[in-house]
Order: sequence, then structure tokens, then C-alpha cells
Amino acid sequence: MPQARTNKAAEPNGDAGKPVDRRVQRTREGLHHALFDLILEKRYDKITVQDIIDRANVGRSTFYAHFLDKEDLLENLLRQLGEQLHDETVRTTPPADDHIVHSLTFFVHAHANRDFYRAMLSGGGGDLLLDTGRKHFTEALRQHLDQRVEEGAVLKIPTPVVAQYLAGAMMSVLTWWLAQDMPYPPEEIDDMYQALALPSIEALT
Amino acid sequence: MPQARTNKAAEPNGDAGKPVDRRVQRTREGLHHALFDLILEKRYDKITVQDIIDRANVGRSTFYAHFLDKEDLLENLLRQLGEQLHDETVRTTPPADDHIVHSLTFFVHAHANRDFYRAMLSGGGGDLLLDTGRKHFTEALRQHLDQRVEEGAVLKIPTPVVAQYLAGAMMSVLTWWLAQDMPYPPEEIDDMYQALALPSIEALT
DNA sequence: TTCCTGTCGAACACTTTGTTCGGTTTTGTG
DNA sequence: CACAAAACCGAACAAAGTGTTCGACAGGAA
Repeated sequence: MPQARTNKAAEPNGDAGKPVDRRVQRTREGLHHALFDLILEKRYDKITVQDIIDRANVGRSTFYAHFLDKEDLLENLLRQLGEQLHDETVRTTPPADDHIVHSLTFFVHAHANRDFYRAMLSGGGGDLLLDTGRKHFTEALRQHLDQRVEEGAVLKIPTPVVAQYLAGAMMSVLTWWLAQDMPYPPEEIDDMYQALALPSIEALT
Repeated sequence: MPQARTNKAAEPNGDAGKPVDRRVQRTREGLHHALFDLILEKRYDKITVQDIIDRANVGRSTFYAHFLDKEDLLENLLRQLGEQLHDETVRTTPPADDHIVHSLTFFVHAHANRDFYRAMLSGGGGDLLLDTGRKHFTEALRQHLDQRVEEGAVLKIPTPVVAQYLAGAMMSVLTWWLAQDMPYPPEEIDDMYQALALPSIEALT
């Protein structure tokens, strides 16, 4: 078996440059694709392992040789999408920025993958997606805020609270925006978010 | 059967004052209690219908005569807790208030029922609880904002967006606070929330 | 080629779900 | 009290899904 009973994707993976058997790559990608496609077709929580392996044309035992269960596979898939988004952010965002944080990238990414996001959020697997997103965002925010503190600013409110507050607000607006079929373009909804967020931050010092 | 295949609790229930059979009341309460207790003991998503009816000492068929499934029961339970909270809010909150909205009551309620909240949020059923909470909060906010608009204020940002933003931030902070074992008393965390929320609102006009 | 490692797929034991139905008990009411 | 209606019991069931095992096989690396 590729790797038996552990969520190996969770491991830091020391890299070590092992090229990874092609067969492994294929089945992984196949399963990722299968799940992704299926999510666009039916509620996530109604998707069964059988559905996935049928679609991916993969043996049952093979599935369990790679992932612990359906959710493990989803986590993996989300991690991948997350990295994709992260790269995009780095590439797109210019070094200096008058915004607090790259929130626009989130909206753009969500807009680009709107079908997936929506299916995810209304299909019962929303927790994971939102948690992942919130973590990314919180982390970025905390960095930004800590930097300010180092520059001598004194904040009235602990940074974790602020980060959590803003990240939660972000995900909430994002969710709503998607659920309403995106009544505004990404730039516009982001402007609103920024308009709401900035006053709070300025009032902090 | 009491009522066959519909989530009757979802019905507006025109009341009509039918006293409701004692047996029905008992089994309902029993099931509510059972689920509540079980949630304090094990992850919600690991709880089975069998667990519930064993604990409540109720026949299998009886369960399905009252609720569609485990989730339906949970929704019911949450609705009840929600009403409890609502009553508390009405009773506690003085008519005039310098705060935007009764956010403190949320924190107090969460603090009082901290075990349940925490178990819920980390047990896989968090979606429902947060959704319910967010809806309550959003609704209250929207009323508040609409009132302002009627008084002649012009808002730069549509009220639904603002309500969603603030409600999401609220639930996020609440979640974090609970996950961290409530490092501050309810009043203090609420002050922080208000301190973050008020500037946004004032910047709206 | 030669090994090694993944993959196949059928079979299996197990858990959970939701329904059915005849028989029993409890309520509300006259 | 008595009696009909309503609710409950519980065993049995079909159906679906889960996760594991194992011998046979095939594709890839060296």
C-alpha cells in the first residue's frame, strides 16, 4: 500500500524529493477530480465512497489505502485549493497595499470557483471550507497586526480577538454573497467589507 | 402515531390551544433531554438514534413518529434553547440601550451553557447552532438598522451586508472565546466586540 | 528482465437507518 | 367507571454504507 493507515497528507512531509510513483499520482488526482465533480452534482453529505471510486474508476481497497475516509479526501482537496489560492495571492498582490489584507483575492477566488464554493457551503461540508478559509485569513491578519504592534502601536484589544473578529466577518459576508448569487462584483463587495473593517482597525490604537 | 412524516415543529402551529397529550410531551422532553445529555458526553456526529432512544427509554418507532431523524430532533432542541434565550433577552434588556444590540445576552447565555455550546461546536453539529444564532442576531440587527434608515439616515452600505458582517463577526468571536475556555468574563469580551463593531456602524452614515 | 509496489475486486462482518405491524398501555372524555 | 382513541412498544426487516482482508495481477523503476 502507498501509505497505510495515516493521513499522510497531514504529515509535514519532509519532502526529501522522492519522485512518487506515477500510479499514486494518478489515483490521487483521479480521486480528487472525482470528488470535485461529484460535489458539483450532489450534496457533499450524500456522496458515498462508492460514488467516488466509481467515478474515479478506482478499487475500493485502493481508496482506503490512500485516505482514511471521505472527509480525509476532502481535507486534502481543500488543502490543494488553498495552496492554489495562496500562490495566486502572492503573485497578484503588489508589495504595498492600502488595504488591511488581501481580502479581495478571496472574493475573486470564490467568484472564479463559485459553483464549487456554493455547492460546498450548502451541501453540509461547509464547516471545513469555512474553517480552512478562516484560518488562512486569521493568520494573515495576525501577522499584519503584530507588525503594527512592533512598530510601537498599542492596541486596546488583543490581536487574536481582532483577527478572529475580522476573519469571521469576512467569511460571513462571503457566504452571504455567494448564497445571494453574487449581487455585486467581487471588487464591490470587497469595498464594502473594507469599508466596514477599516474603521474598527483605526479605532484600535 | 402523534404526527407522521412531517417536521411538525417547523409548522407555524396555529396554537388553537389543544392541550397536547401528556404522553407526547413526555417522550418529546425525554428525547430532548437524552440528546442534550449525550451531546455533553460524546461528539454529536457519533451519536446514533439508538443511543438516543436507549437513553430516553423510548421505542424506535416512537422516535420516528416524532422526528424525521437525529438532525430534526436537534433542530427542535435548538429552537427551544433559542426561545429560552429570546425570553431572557426580553426580560433582561432594559428598553433603552447604548449598545447596538443585545450582544451581551449571547455571551452570557453561552457562558451559562458553556458545556453544551462547546460540545456542540466541536462535535460536528456546529453549523446548525451557529446558523441559528446568526439568524437571530442578523434579524435583530436588521431591525435596528432599518429603524435608523427610517429616521432619515442614509447608509453607504446595504443593511443586509452590514447585518451579515456584524453577525458573522459576533459568532466568530463567540466561537473563539469558547474554544479558548473563555479567558475573559462575558462582559469583557462583549466590550471588545462592541468596541470593534461600533466604529463600523458610525462610519456608515 | 526482475523485483517491488500499487491496484483490483470480491467477499465479509458490522453498523446504522428508516419502516412496518400486531399487540399493549395510557389518556382524555362522557 | 368505562371505553374508544391515540400513543407507545419492540421485534423484525430491507437497504445502504463502512472499513478490512487477501490472493491475483499489472505497471513502473532500475
